[in-house]
This record gives sequence, C-alpha cells and structure tokens, in this order.
Amino acid sequence: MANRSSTSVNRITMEDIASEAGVSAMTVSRVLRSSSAVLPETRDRILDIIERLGFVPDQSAGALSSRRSGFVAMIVPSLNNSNFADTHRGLTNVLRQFGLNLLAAFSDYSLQQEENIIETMLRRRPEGIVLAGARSHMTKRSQHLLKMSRIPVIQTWDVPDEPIDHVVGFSNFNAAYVMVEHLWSREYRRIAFLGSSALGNRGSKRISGYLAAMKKFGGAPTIVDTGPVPATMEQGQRALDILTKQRPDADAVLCISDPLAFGLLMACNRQGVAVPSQIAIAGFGDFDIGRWSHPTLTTVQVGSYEMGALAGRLMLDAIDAGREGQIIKPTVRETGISVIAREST
Amino acid sequence: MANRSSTSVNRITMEDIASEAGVSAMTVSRVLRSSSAVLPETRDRILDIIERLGFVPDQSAGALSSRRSGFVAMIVPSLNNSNFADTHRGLTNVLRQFGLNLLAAFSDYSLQQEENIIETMLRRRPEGIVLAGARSHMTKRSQHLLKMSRIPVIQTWDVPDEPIDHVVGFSNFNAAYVMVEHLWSREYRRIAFLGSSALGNRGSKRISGYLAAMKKFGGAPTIVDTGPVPATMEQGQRALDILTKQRPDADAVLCISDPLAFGLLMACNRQGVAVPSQIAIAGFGDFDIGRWSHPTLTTVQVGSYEMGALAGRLMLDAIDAGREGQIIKPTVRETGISVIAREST
DNA sequence: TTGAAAGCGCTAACAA
DNA sequence: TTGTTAGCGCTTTCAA
Repeated sequence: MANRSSTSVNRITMEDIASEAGVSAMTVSRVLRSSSAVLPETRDRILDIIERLGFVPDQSAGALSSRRSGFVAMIVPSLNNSNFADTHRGLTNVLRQFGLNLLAAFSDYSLQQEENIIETMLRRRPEGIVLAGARSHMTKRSQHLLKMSRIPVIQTWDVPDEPIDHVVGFSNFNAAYVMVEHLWSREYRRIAFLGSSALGNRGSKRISGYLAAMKKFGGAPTIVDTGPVPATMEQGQRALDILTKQRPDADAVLCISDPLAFGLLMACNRQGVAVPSQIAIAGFGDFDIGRWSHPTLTTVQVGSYEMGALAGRLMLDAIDAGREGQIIKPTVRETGISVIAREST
Repeated sequence: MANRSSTSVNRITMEDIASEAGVSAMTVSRVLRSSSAVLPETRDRILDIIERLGFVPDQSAGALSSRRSGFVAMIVPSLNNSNFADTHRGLTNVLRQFGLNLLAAFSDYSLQQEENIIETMLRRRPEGIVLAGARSHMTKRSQHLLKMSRIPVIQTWDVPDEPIDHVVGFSNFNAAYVMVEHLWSREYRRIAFLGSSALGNRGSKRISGYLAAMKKFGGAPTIVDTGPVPATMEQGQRALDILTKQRPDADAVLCISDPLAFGLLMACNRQGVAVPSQIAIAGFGDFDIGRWSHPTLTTVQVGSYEMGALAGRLMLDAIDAGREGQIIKPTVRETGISVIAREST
C-alpha cells in the first residue's frame, strides 16, 4: 500500500487533521477561518489536534483558491533607517487589524535590485504594494510591472511628478523651503546647501525648494555636492573641508538628511568649529541621532509614522474596493511637515 | 458563452500566454524556467507576448505544485539597525545566487509579535527561516512552531543554550570579556557595565562575560541598569547621572551596545566630561554612528555581514540536503570578534 | 521538442 | 452543522 508518506517531504495537511478528527477537510478549514459555525465540541477536538501536531495551514494554497494572498508587500531602500522603520510600523499597525501581513524586501538603493524585488513580490501576488522612499526615478520595467499589476500601488516619501498610482508623501520642495525660512528668521544669511545633486531623487526637489527660497529672500545660494545617494555620515564628515573651500563665509548649512548633518556636526566638533555660533547646521527627517547628539540637531519632521498609517488606511480602502470589482482613482495625500528647532541653529 | 473573464479579478495566466502563442501552457512554463529545450523561435515568440502583456507567473501556484516556495524568511527585531542590515545583505548576496529570495518581517522587539510573524511566515512555506538577533528567550509556541516546521532554522547573533536547530553567532560572553581585557590593558581599573539586566537576552551573556573578566583581573564590578531592551541612545543619555551616583569613581564604562554608548558619549560632551581622559567609553557592535562620532567610539566588531553570508551558505546546504530527503544535523558556527580601538578609550 | 493528464492544499459554492 | 465537488495556476510525469 504505497501512500504519500513514501515521499521525502511529507507535509501535514488539513486532510490529515480532518481524518484524525473524523470530519472532512472543509470542517477544519471552517474552524481555522471561523467563517461559519462549527459544533463547539467538534471545534475543540480539531483545535487540539492542530495544536498537538503543530499544524500551520498552507496559505499559498489557500490564496490560490480564495484569490487572496493576505499580504501587502513593502519595498524599502535600506534596513538601516529609523524613518522607514516608523513608516513600516505605521503600516503594520493598520494592516494588522485587517488581517493583512506586511512582508518587506530591500533594494539597497539600487534600481536594478529594486526592479528584481518588485518582480519577486509580484510573483507572490500581494494584495497591494507600498514603495517606501520612492524616487521619481525607477526603471522603465519597474514602472511597467507595477502598472500592469492590477493591485493598489502606494508610493511614499515623495510626491512624484508622474505617480504610478497612489501617493502618500510630503513636499520635499516645501520641506527645504520652510527650513530656509527658519534659518533666515534666525538672521542667517549665507546659507549653503549640502547634498547630492544627482537628479531624479527626492534630493533634487529639496534643492529646488532651497533655491526658490534663497531667491525669494535674496540670498546667494551655494550647493555643495557630497556624492551619491544615500547621503551618509561619512559624506558629512568629509564635507566640512569642501564647504570651507567652496563657501568659507557660510554661516548656516542646510543638509539633505540628518545623517549627513550629523557627520558635518561631528567634524565641526572635532575641528573646533562652534555650532551654532560659527556655523549653524540643519538636517532633515528627524532621525534619532539628531535628538541625542550634542548639540542637538535642528531638523524637519515629516511624519514618518503617520505616512505609514495613512498609506495603510488608503491601502485597505483600495483593496476593499478591488474586492468589490471597483477601483479607487489615484489619490495623493500629503502629511504635514514642521521645523523642529534645536540647538544646532 | 460565459467564461472566466466575467469575474471581477481576471488575472493573466500561462494558459493565456500559451493560447496567444499557439502552444500549451507547459511550453510556456518551460520557457520561463528554462528547464528543458524549447525551439528558439517558439521561445522568442512566447517571451515577446509575456513582455507585452506584463505577465508575471504566479509563484504560489508554482510552489504548490513543485513544493518549492523559492524563498527564505528572515525575522528581525527592528528595521532600524545597521548591524542587521549588514547581516541581511550577507544573506541576500548568497541566497540570490541560488535563486532564493529573502523576505523579511519585523517583531519590534516583542515576543508576541515575533510569534505572530513566525507563524505568518510558516504559512507561506519558506524553504528556511533565519532569526536575526535571536534571543534565547522566545515564547514556547514560537519554539514549538519552529521545531515542527521541518525546515532549516538558523538563529544568528547569539549562541543560545538550547538552539532550535542551527546557529551562526558569536560568543556574547567573550565579546564582553575581551573588551574588559582591552580596557584593563589600557590601565583602566574601575570599569562599570551599562545595560539592561533583563534576563533571557543577549545582554545577560555580555554581563556574565564582564563579571567573569572583572573577577579574573580583580576589579570591582558595577552594573548600571538602563532599562528595557533595546538599549537606546536616550537610555545612554540618561545613564550619565545614574552612573555618577552609583559609581562616581568609574574611569571606564562598557556599554551593552553602540547606541547606548553614543548616548552616554553625547551626554559627556554636553556636561563637559572629557572622554577618554576623565572617563573611557566602549560600545558594542561596530554601528556606523561610532565610526563618525567625536570622539570615535571603541567597540567590538562581530562580523555582521559575515554572519549573514555564513548563514546563507549553511542554509543552502541544509535546503539542498532537505531536497534529497536528508537532514543536516544542527550546526553551530561562530564568527570571530575583535576589539576596534578608537578614540573613546 | 511538445502535449495531456493528474494533482499540489486549500476554499467557494452548493447540497444535504 | 457538515460534506461533496470542482477548480485556483502551476509543475510533475509520462507519452508522443
């Protein structure tokens, strides 16, 4: 009597649980999904067996049948980012209440990797996909894949000129603009901008905001290019010398991100440049390092957690609509931004 | 003629590609998996159609059939950690060459959440599971689920007393021990330890190592409890006052992690306590903040990337063995640790 | 080199 | 309250 147990992999199935309990597989399914009533004593018997055998139902099979994979995919540039961590937490907390899981994959700031993991995720049929730190710049194929996917796509951390679908972000232009306003109001006049001048990413929007604000106030702009994204502490460290050469009279520096600002700040401490009396430093993103550095870092708070929560709710609506055969038209939501003035300015 | 197109969700399938190309679904499958020869002109025609329609095959269905899900799950405490980022990268780089994807989920340092995401992952039938920053302490159910899962489990970042399956880690005991050695060799004698004294996590191993080393050298140990894990910059910031009260004569502090050490370092800068002349500070983990802080931070390097790469290779071996119906017996591998002496000591 | 049949483990839909 | 049937989209196996 050759049966399945002769194969090397012999997974436990609902059928096994069912026969052990003397019921059909359908009853086991009902118990697990509490979709409809099952006699309490039957239910308890089944649950006991499940627990004893450590049975975990195969959701891939379930998804195939129900056409619901039960998860949302999140594409993130880096696993080392307190901002994305907050966004992720906001998303999780909302989706969890709806029984949706959040699975993440990382692109390491590479467009090619990003394309790969997008396809990887789509193969598993997520019910929606969230791009964290979405850049305007993606590969053509990434965009094509997402557009053809027929699932809600939410880009966060930016408001791209041509969104794929939905957007939950903030204005990078305004963020830089209000920081210049802040610095100007504190009597700083020779304000330099530190960051990558590479096009097609969030940074370029911030540069535009900086330039626009400087123009309005009548200051002379200076942009110090620190190299490729992501901006790092190391780049900030090195930037002090470059800045000194390029704009020796600068009295304030607006950095494209907190890690960059932190690197610069530490270089100042090291070289005895007093912050903020000799030079003021402002960052971007309200990373945790800026809250505990000495001096503490003035920054722009962009609602990292809130973006996740907003994206989560939007995702639920969009998935719900999709299940009814409808489609929510592309939505753009912006979270508020605010300057957090600290010691460094 | 009512066909499937009347349903609201009308996904593209291999069947669609096949009929468009005038072949059977099996041929499409062969093209996509290059498992066996297909006539070049047929292959090209099929690839064209796939590209044009943006078809992405359903891997859940494929997995159901082939019994290979094609992914490994990684359970991580936090998305905000440069060490786990390195481990993740090491893992990805190895697994990718083998056509395996890495999907991540986060526990936020909560045992209950950890249990939930372990089950969530197991439902999707990963071919293996990696726990990053595994603590000895997990819920009973987490352990039970993992043991019953019949897939390779690799715990990293620790060498638990009772491993579930495989382990790729380093000795937290030794790591603290060698740091005390380092401090002692630099003539520090009144060395305090800063960290959570909570049991069942990596920290308690480090405490043991610290205590053992102090005992050997004949120093009087002091443990300053900074509160719940994970140790944060904020805890470090607050710790200076506590330390001053509890051990006012300390000339060196061994912190349980770099973020904690960084918080303490910044508090010292702020309050005018000279580092290292008044007090030396050592951290743990070689986080990026320690490389760029002022002063730079002495720390213990634990091979974050290497652990990922090692775990990846071990995972490949274990999965391979599993496919042949064999099982690799539980393995323990340790990466080397080394003190990185910097300015803070 | 290609196709047909069967089935992976589950759930929708209907029947009892 | 429970069971039966069919089928989700793919791959395995065997046949042509």
